[in-house]
Order: sequence, then C-alpha cells, then structure tokens
Amino acid sequence: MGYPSKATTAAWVALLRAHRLLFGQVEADLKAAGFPPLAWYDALLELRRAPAGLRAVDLEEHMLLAQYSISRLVERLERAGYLERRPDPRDGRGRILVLTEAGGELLAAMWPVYAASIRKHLGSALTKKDAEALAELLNKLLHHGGEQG
Amino acid sequence: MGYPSKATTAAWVALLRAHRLLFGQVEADLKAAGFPPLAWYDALLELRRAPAGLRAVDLEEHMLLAQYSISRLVERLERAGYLERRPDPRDGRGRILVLTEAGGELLAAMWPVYAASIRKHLGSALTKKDAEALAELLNKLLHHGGEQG
DNA sequence: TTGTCGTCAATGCAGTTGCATGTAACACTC
DNA sequence: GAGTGTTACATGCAACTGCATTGACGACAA
Repeated sequence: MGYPSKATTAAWVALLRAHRLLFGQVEADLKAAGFPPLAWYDALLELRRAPAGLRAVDLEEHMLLAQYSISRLVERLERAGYLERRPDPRDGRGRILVLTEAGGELLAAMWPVYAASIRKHLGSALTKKDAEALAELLNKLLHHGGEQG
Repeated sequence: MGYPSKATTAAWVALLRAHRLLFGQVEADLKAAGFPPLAWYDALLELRRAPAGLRAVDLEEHMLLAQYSISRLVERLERAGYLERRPDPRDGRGRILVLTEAGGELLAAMWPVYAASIRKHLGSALTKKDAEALAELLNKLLHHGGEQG
C-alpha cells in the first residue's frame, strides 16, 4: 500500500473544501429563497426524466444515496405532495415513484434560483475551458470509482 | 441573472456526484478499519499544525463548518480524549484547543488507512498531471468562493 | 407446495445536525 | 462605570441520519 502523491492528496483536500464551500453556498441561496434542499431538486429531476416513473431502487442508484435515505426522502416528498408512490404491478415489493404536477412546478420554480447560484459561485470563477476540464476530471473519478478501483 | 453555461452546470453536477461517491468510499474505509469519521481527522490535523493550540473560532474558519458544528465536534473529541479545552488567558470567552498525546496517536494510526484510501479511490484514477490540474481548478473555486463572488 | 435465499422497501432507535437562542465576556462610548 | 453592541461558545429542541432489523414479496430448487 503506497502513499498517495502530493498532487493526489492536494486534489482530495481541494475536493473536500470546494465541495463544502460551494454546496453550503448553493444550499443557502435556495433556503434564502424559501426552497427545500438540493436533494429534493435532484430527486424530482430524476423523476421528471422518467415520465413513466422510477422504482426507489433506481433512484438510489442515480443519487448515490443509501437505501434508507431514499426511503425517507421519498416519504417527505410524498408528504409534501411532490411525488406519488404507486404499487408496482410488475413486482409487489416495488413502488413506482411518479412526479406530480406540484413537483413539476417546484422544479420550474427552483431552477432560476438554483441556476443563478451555480452561475454565481462556479460560473464566475471558471472560464468555459476550465469548467469543461473540471467536469472531465471529476467524471474520470466517477467512472473509475464506480468500478471500485 | 443569466443562466450558467452547459459546461458550468456539468462541472457542478460532476462535483456533487464525485464528492458523494468518493467521500462515501473513504469514510467507509475508515469505518471499516475501526476509525472515527474524517471530520475528526481534519480537526485533529489542524490542531497538530498549531502546537500552541487554536481557538474554536479559528478551527471554524479552517474547516468551513458552522459554529455549533465545531462546538459539538470539539465536545466529542474532548470526551474521547483527543484534545484538551483550556481557558484562553487572553480572552475569557475563548477556549484554546490543544491536541493531546492520544490525539496525535490517533492521527498517526489513521494516516496509513486514510492515505491508502485516497490513493485507491483518487490516485489510481488520475495521472499526476490530472491530479495537479484538478487541485488547481478546485482551488480556483475556493479562492473565488471565499470572496463570495 | 414448501423451503431457502435474494431483493425491495420501511422503521425503531440512538446519535447527529440545524436553527434559534442563551450566557458570558470583551469593546467602545459617553 | 453604566449602557450598548459585538464576539465566543454552548445548548434545547425538532428534524434528520446511520445502522440494524423487519416485513413483504419474488425466484428458484426439490
């Protein structure tokens, strides 16, 4: 087990710090506008991409969250009226999660605020080339990590 | 308020996902080895860098955490014996946080596991050049964001 | 059809967080 | 040195999280 290079460690520390800072800022912007947290947006967005609905287990995969986190997030979203939880006719264990109209409206209402926040905190710090390079590097991590390397 | 470019949005989404994946993996590695969470390591590391001790408020700044988060993190670290909380002779409100011997030993014990995890999940996915580029881009975000841009 | 095992989801409980507020001490003015 | 405001840290409470377990169903073999 060798040690990571200085460069690797620096990248890791920067990832932790940048995420903590930016995530906090974006969440604060959403909250200041009276909106629920980012996770709600993410979940509803996934549902909008799947008009026929998604099973909880699929949502779990997309969001990289633990099973019980999804279960409770879905519970809150349902209570708030942003999604419906239907029995899965194909599998008695599963639930089909479907975006409601109110959920779609929430997405539409949140996006301008969310977008402005992304632009403010990231967009204004990076050139287009920077942003592309950053996305590519992070995606390398994701694809590698997905395979447990 | 314009909207962020596609590239900016892609970078943001990748940041969220990469962080969630890698952070989860590294925390899991630490836990599997019987160690406390990353935040404990970070806090103790900051203290080791300041042999004369740090005030809680300084730790707050370094770690980008909310005041009450620090307060409770410090409480747990003290209960576990990894730091001491001394009155500040200069300021009756403040506390000076000092790493104990046990705290130093914990850092030493955790590092090999932590380092191996960083290497495994990041190091093996990126070339040296990649890692350097990633760190630089993320640090751009940090410095920009620190100024609330 | 019964038994065994794997999968999908929910939940009790203990620990943790966020928010709002509380307490104490410093700083500055008059 | 009393009044006003600010800073450092702690904490009650409600909400949230992680862990372990449960419950319900499906799949597959004998």
